[in-house]
Amino acid sequence: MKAQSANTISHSDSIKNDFIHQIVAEDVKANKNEGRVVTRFPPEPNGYLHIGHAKSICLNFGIAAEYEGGKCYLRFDDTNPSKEDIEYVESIKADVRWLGYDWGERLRHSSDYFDQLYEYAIALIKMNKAYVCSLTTEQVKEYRGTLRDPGKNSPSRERSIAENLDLFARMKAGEFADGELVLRAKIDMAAPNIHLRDPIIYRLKKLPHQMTGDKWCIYPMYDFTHCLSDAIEDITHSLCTLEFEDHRPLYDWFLDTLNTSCHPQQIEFARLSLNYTVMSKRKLHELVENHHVSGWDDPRLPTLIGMRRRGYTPAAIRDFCDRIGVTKNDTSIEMGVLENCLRGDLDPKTPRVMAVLKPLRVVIENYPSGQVEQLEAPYHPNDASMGARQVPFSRVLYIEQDDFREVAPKKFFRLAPGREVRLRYAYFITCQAVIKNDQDEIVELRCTYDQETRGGSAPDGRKVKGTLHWVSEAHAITAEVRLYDRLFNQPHPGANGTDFKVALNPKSVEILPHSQVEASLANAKAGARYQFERQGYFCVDNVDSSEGALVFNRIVTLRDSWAKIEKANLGKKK
RNA sequence: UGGGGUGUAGCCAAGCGGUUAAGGCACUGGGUUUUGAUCCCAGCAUACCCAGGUUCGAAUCCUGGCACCCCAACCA
Repeated sequence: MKAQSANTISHSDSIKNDFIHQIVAEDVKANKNEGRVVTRFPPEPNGYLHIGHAKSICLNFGIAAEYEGGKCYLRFDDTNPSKEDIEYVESIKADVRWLGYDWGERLRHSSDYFDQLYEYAIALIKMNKAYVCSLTTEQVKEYRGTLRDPGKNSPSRERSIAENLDLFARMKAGEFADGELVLRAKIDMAAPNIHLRDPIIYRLKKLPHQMTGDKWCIYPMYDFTHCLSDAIEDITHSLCTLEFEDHRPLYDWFLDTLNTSCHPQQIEFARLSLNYTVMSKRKLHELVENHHVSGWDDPRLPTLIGMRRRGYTPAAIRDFCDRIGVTKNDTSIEMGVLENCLRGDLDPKTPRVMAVLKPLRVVIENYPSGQVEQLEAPYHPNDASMGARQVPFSRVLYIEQDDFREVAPKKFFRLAPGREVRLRYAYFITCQAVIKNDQDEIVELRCTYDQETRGGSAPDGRKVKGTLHWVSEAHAITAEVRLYDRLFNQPHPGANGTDFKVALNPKSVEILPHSQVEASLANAKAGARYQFERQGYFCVDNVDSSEGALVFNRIVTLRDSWAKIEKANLGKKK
């Protein structure tokens, strides 16, 4: 059953019961807000979205979708033109859409409300709850006190309402230089919560804004803007991350003091953190700007645009967000969870093909030269409806270098001198000889095949332990394959005060320019996903791949129990 | 005694005074398998940060500790 419209994801089939869902459900049941559910996803357009944002997107859009008439706004929190850019606005919209969510008519910008916000500020001044402060930046800091010690009142605190009104109007009119004056809420300089010590609500910034152009030279601060924007949109539940918990009293103070008709409930949850990567905007910016990665869409990055390029699916990311849950616990999720979601989504619907990543030449000595057979190979072993294709078999093939060992270790089921294995959907072959070059490197295998085993099974019932993937040399296509691994080799890059960049994994990408893929891939389209049998899931790169010069990104490997055994063996030897 | 939070398995996470303390990932065994994949089956906390207390009964309530996270941008 799929109650899923073209652009909206249904969450009806998985009942979520985290504490936020519980609060919303109780509110609706109690008919709070007349039973409405209105949320918002409020990114600042100063960077690209990452998987941490996906958690918030899934939560906010997801909850709204669970209720009849539920709504979720996409609101750009664009109050700081010195950091924001239209480039980010477009990418954020694309990412939210890609994830599968639709904001319909509910695209907003905080800057849409600048006029109303200005009026609210004036109202505050008139109530004697805000004042224009002449302190310098340094003085503001000094007067604020410390975590332990209370602050002290600004000399500007006792300015008359009339003077404040006049000064604020002149700030707006551009009569002062940046930094000269600020508008502050008049709360309590001795408050134990630092955010309540007369927070700045407007500052001067003679900077054009991507939406409002030159109209303003004063811009409202987050705390003032956010709660009022929520109220203007009639948001019922304002979901944000834990670090804003301390801001909640301020959030409530503005709405209570201004007596807005709507007073949303701010609820905080823990942000996502994932092992072996970084999520902070500052760190991501640094990686991109200093070229530690190729750009915001580098497939190793946890950015949505990077994951999309890597081949990750929106469904897998949504599933991941469902599985990790929503709590206030400070946690870090293992990469394995994400990888498992990917495999789970990809396995049933991804066609299987054969590709030899690191080729080793194999000559079938008893196979007639010039002969070519077309062998049928299904696209999915458990789903015949996906069809099949013909793969050409001939005298000279490639197999994976890893699939041959001159001296086979314990439990190694693959090819070795004198050993027989199956070539998938083809024949049993036996290794007869190993050819080496002057450097003693293996360059070719000479094998024989058993004609009776066509298709891959022996009429006499004999078994082989290993099945290898292969391609025909004459028919295969050379392609570039990019093997991605975790970007960092420490679970928490930058932990205990170290520079997070020292944890960068030098082997986070391995480029194989001469992989050999089966001929059926000739027309593979950008973004198409395949399982390379026994290797993993791969996606045609949507930036660098072209017809005739295919580039594949590894999305995720298959589970590999042999790798585990081998690793355990290595451990024993040491 | 600045303020605000959080502590259930290796990683997440249910639990809301009476349960054999859900489930997922990971891990360990076993079965199926022409992918060492998938799938299936089984195992995996006498135990809930610690110490007291209340109660017939506590992961859930109370008291006191301890550990960790966040807050002193004219950032969001």
